[in-house]
Parts: sequence; structure tokens; C-alpha cells
Amino acid sequence: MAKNIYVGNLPWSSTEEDVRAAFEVYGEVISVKLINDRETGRPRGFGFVEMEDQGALEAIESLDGSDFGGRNLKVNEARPRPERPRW
DNA sequence: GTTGAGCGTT
Repeated sequence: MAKNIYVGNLPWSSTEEDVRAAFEVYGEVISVKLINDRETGRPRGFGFVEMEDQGALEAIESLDGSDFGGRNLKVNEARPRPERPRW
């Protein structure tokens, strides 16, 4: 099983591989998604990481409030998102 | 060439 993790307060110069490198220390990283502004293309400074349940909890407890790129990282379980309707 | 609370483009 896997969990979606919300990662915020990221430096604008950070990339997905940076986040993945930080998270894969605690477990298997399934996917990393950094959110950028769709209209302006600017990085929004937050993203989502998909991990196994155990590794996700370890990463949340360990990386939340920790220093990442000079910023205080914000890590939490992501909010459930509705599936795309297939109509 | 900028900015800083938050929950996503498939």
C-alpha cells in the first residue's frame, strides 16, 4: 500500500530529484510530483510524494519541520483527492 | 532578475 504525502515550504530552486533523494532515505519512493503554476510556469514551492505507508510515516515524522535547502520543511499526509470521472 | 501560505496539471 502507498500513501500520498504533502510537502510544502520548499525552496523555489528545489527539484523533484532533491525531494525524492530526501524521502527515499526512509523508504521506497513511488513517485514525486512538484506543483508549478500552470499559467505562469513559476514553481509554487510545494509538491507531493507517494511512498509506502511505513516509509511515508517515517518520512513525515522525520522530515516535517526539518531543514531542507535552508527552509523549514512542511511534510504531512496529503488530502484525499477525488478520482477523475470517466464519463 | 521579483514572491512564501498552501493541497496537484494526469
